[in-house]
Amino acid sequence: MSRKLPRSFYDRPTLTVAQELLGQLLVRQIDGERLSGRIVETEAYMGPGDEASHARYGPNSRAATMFGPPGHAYVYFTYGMHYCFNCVTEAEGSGTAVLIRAIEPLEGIERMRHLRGPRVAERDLANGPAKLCQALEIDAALNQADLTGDALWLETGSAPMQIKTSPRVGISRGREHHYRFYDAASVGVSAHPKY
DNA sequence: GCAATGATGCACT
DNA sequence: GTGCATCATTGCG
Repeated sequence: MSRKLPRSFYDRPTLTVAQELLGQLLVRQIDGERLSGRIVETEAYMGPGDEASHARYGPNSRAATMFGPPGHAYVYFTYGMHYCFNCVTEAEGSGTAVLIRAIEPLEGIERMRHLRGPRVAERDLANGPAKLCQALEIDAALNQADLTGDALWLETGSAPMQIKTSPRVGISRGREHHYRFYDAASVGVSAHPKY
């Protein structure tokens, strides 16, 4: 039986998808081995009208993937050395996506540690958007990858204990929107707000 | 525990 | 030239 989330999961309002992604499993298959983790933190990016989104300048840029069909990966490169992973949402042309900010490692932990470094504590393997990309070997080659394919996908997990919201992390514009969602019961969230 | 800072590539005001 | 949807390390307490 397949627990893989279908494309219809992503073809819904972005804020809905962002919340329902909490507790689901992010799965990466490398050489037949499963690496997976439970999603505990997401952020919604709401399209061309969102001042904090790469989509704010339209589809003529690295953000083009976000304007494609839902259920695909948007992987971008930033700060000269890091990748971050998003799920494209809503209808083609909407320019919307959900950033996966943190997971709790479940399967393939030894391989993740090899990818991240020998001295990294388990809870620090993937508790940040660039960390989880490194732990799951997600890079530019997976940009536009089909999330219903066999390299990278999501599966039904368990409901989060306690959903909280906050402003998004690491942005300077659009702070008034609380588009970050996280499971407050998890130790794996990347940044604890000070409110 | 915390704050400050350097690393490093690329798209764009 | 500037500013990133970031992280590891350092220095201090």
